[in-house]
Amino acid sequence: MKFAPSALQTADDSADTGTRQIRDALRDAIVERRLSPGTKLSESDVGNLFNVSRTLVRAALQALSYEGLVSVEKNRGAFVAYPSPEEARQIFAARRLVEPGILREAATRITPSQIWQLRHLLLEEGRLMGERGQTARRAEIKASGDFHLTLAAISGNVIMQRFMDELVARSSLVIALYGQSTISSCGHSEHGNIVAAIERNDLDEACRLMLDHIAHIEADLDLRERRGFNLKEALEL
Amino acid sequence: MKFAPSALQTADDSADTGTRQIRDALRDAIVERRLSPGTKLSESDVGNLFNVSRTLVRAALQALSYEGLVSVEKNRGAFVAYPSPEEARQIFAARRLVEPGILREAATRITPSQIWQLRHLLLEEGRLMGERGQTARRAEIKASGDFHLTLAAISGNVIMQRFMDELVARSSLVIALYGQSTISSCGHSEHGNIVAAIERNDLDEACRLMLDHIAHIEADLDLRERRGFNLKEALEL
DNA sequence: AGGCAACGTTTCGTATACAATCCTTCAGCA
DNA sequence: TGCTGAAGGATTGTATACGAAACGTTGCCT
Repeated sequence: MKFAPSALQTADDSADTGTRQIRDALRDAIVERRLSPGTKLSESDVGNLFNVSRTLVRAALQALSYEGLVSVEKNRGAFVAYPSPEEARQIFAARRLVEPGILREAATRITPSQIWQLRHLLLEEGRLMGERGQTARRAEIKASGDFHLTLAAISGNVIMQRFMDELVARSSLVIALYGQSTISSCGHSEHGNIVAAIERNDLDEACRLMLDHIAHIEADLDLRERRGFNLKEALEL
Repeated sequence: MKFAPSALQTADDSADTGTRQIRDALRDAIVERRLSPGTKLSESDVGNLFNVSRTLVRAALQALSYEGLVSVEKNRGAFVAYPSPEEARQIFAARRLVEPGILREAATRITPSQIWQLRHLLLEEGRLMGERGQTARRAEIKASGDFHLTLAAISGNVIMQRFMDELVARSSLVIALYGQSTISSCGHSEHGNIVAAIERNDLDEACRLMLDHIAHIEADLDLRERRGFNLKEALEL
């Protein structure tokens, strides 16, 4: 009798490197908004693009569907997810529900080097905010999400970390769809305030700031029902 | 009549019925402990069992791996997950983090018919507790999980619902592995107390009860590192 | 001219085939 | 006897092939 030694290693299986590569590439493209919601992801096309067979592409798409970034419809194919306003609300409701808890846990476990890491992230974020251009904007989006992800990583809970991965990615999709302010993305200063509160060890204030922060992001959305609920129509206009 | 909170509605896309069937069958078998942690799930064997090709089995195993119920190792195959003590701790930490929030949300949205549904679940749970035998025990574990899942369903947040699906399933695995008390499973009365608190509209008390409840489950575990995989030592005794 | 139906094309769903990797076993040697 | 190493078998990784469903188009009928 032998035991599976897998249990102790990282939660992310990352079984086949081929699939993982495609999955990560597609996810990055979606999160950074290079792929618009509703875009069809044909298995053959993606396969040709990566010079692999449909098998691996299919696995990657299935994985992304599990993360809520693509939606696969039986006998119709896979599309970049097109979250409904209701879905968007639920995503942010979930974030309001979990992020304060993650923040509390992270704050109690944080080390000086990790605080430095957070500050470094903020610096990078601020630098990108100053720049112009699509690339800088994308990098800014990513950095802004990385702040929340790093907090989850610091909390030390792999499960919550994975969950936040999903929530942040889907948030990006929602912002891409419904965000109205051109400045968009998280208010940079709010991140800084949260770090400051953590350093002061003022957890209640940090949580309050986090909730405000999430509320601000959501407040920037225009979540009215667009008749484009049928994504096919929206695309073919 | 039977409630199947895990299989309720549209939240899970799960396009292909073939894969879905295998996935659900395997998941039930794992959660109900008919498949022991560490058991190898050979693609060919499972495929023959279901009379389908490896392709579908592979997809199902991959899906289960995303839920944390199966761990796939490159070039080695898939095994029923064998959660480490650390993983177990993180699972319950995550539940402590999210369940109070879910409970609060559910309590504000709950309808009389849903309260009836919860009470029905409690009755069933109590009935199973009285019975003897492995089957009753398994059904009891399942029913006890269904309580938490139903609460998540009532909260109306599909995302949190899916997350709780995963957490409850993995908890079952952990309890199966590390639970020591023969009575095991959730204290039944605690579920009843929570429902009562909800009916009184005493949310703070309900949350407190929920946290206690989770703590009690975790307290029943023996999470000491058992190094089973150094089998040489075990044999040389 | 417009709508409907049948056909062809494209894409997905599933099975099967081949290649790569790992585990087991058995032979050879110190 | 105990260890090393290579061959064989078994299992997974990936690609390809074939059947089925859906979409677009064309042509006919009203």
